[in-house]
This record gives sequence, structure tokens and C-alpha cells, in this order.
Amino acid sequence: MFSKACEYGIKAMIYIATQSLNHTRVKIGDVAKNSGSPEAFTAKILGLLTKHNIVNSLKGPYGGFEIDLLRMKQIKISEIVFAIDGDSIYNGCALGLSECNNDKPCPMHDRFLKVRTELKHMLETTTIYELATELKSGNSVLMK
Amino acid sequence: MFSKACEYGIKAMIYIATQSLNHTRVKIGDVAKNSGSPEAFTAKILGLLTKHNIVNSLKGPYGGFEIDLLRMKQIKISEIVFAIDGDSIYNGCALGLSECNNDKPCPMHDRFLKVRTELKHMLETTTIYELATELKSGNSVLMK
DNA sequence: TTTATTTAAGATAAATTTGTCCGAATTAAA
DNA sequence: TTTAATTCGGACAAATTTATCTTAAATAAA
Repeated sequence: MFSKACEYGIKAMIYIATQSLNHTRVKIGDVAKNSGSPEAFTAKILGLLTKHNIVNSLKGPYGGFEIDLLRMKQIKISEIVFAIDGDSIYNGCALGLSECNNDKPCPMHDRFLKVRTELKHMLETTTIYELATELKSGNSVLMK
Repeated sequence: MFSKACEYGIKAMIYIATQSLNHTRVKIGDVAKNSGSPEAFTAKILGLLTKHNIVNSLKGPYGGFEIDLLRMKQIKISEIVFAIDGDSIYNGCALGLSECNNDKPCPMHDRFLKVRTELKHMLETTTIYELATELKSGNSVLMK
């Protein structure tokens, strides 16, 4: 469904958020370790998210990643997915047609639209804050 | 969402079905041309679907691919997806955790389950026959 | 039986995604 | 100002997916 890059990005964001709730800034090594993702690859993805102002980074000693509380309540999972995977998940045709719309739909268009609308709605109404608080309270886990 | 292999497989099946409705057996070249997919790759995927008894093939002159009418009404899109992409789309965790379930859910588990259940239901209730008749009647198109 | 036509199967190649490595830039503290 | 710790950026490498090519096997017709 999502690319690996996207999975790592979301997991990293959730972990950083849980730590930011404690006012703790985290280094990339911590992020990788606590989200069960490869460090160098996760670093690259966080660089991308930093550029998109989805997460905040500071270089040097005592540096690392953080998300401020206000921002954390605004950021929807859809923004992370969009920054990493683009809009293919929202607009791509199920059968890969480059032009697939209500006028000239692929055979699965209508049926697929319903599923995707629900997916989109879910991603657009779920915040990093929600997922982070649920994780923190032990209602979910980040690692297998 | 689906792999390219899966997209090609579904499109090929729909096209073959429209021709089988006319009692016309089709060669791989026709399939590729009329479904807008690469010929050799589509051939390989149809080989896989043939092994799974999802489509019927005949070698030699006047050979090609066909689906009999009865079978066409039984085959669900889910079977094609499963034959090509496996069950990852149904069982894979949104965040890639190897063990993600109700007991130890990833942070997106519940929200994702809802979307996936709908996707699964859609794939399990749509037959090749339905998609082929809709295509044949001009309600949809296979090529951009 | 020979020939032409078709799918089958496996080797190979190209493209994309996933992943690592290393040096540069930044910055806090000594 | 020097040093150490950190992210940043780009080159590189590995793995997977996508795609092609070539030869074999099957089969219908002449």
C-alpha cells in the first residue's frame, strides 16, 4: 500500500512525537532503534520531511529531531504520505491508466473510488498527535 | 496499490473475457495491444494465471487465450490479485510490522482495517464477467 | 511428416526502490 | 577557537520489480 520509505517516515514521526510530548529531542539513531527501521534510510526520509516543515531538526551536539505540540496536532498522516509518495495513492488509476476519470473510467473506477475515498478520509483526519498519544498509552506498538 | 504485474493481469483478463463473450480466442499480441500493456511481460503473467486455472490457454496455430462463460462469472478480481500479488494487500500491516494484530496493533491498525475490509469486499464481489460486460457496453475503457 | 504458429519457460537486461557510506556543514560546549 | 556531535547531501550499492529476448514445446494444417 505505502512504500517502505513512507512506512519508515510515518513510524519515525510517531516516535519523534511521543518523545516531543516529553520535551525530549531525539537523534536519528534513537529514531531508527525505536521505530525498527534502517538508520541511514530513515535519516534520508526525515531530511525530506524536514524540508517540508513536517518535522523540525537541529544540527550539532544536543541536536536531533522534534515536533512542537501545536504542529503535531495539525499534521495529518496524509501530509506525510503526500510528501514521500506523492499523490498517486489519491489520484492514480487502479489499473494504471494515465487518463481515468468519470468520463472515461477504467473498468474498476467507480468501485475503486469508494475505497479510495475512505482511505483518503482516514489519512486526512488522523493526526500524528493522535497516533503518538495512543502509542504512548500502550494501545499500540511500533515494532513487531 | 497494485503492482504493475497485477494491473496488466487484470486488464488482460478483462480483455480476454470480452472476446470470449464473442467466442473469440485471442493471441498474446492482441491482448497486449488492446490492453495497453507490454507484450512479453503480459505473456509471463498470463502464464501464471493459466497455471492457476484462471484463464485457459491453447498452444499452436489457432491457439491463444480464452475464458469460458461459466468460469468468467465465478472468477473474482480478488483471485487474480491473490495469484499475482499474494495476500499482502489483505494481511500486510500498513506500517510494515511483521506481527500486527488486534492484540499488538500498529498505531494505524484499527483505522486501516476499516479501509482494507472495504477493499477486500470490493475485490471479492466483483467478477471478471461484470467488468467485461461493462467494458463491452462502452461504460468503461481499458486504454488511456 | 513437415511447416508454421502459438504458448511456456527461463535467462538476461533495465529501471526503480531500498539501503549504505562518507565527507561537508552546522552548532554547542570546553 | 578548537573539538565533538549532530544533521545534510550526494555518491554509491544492493535488492526488487519491470521488461525483453531466446529457445523449447505443443499443435493444427498442408
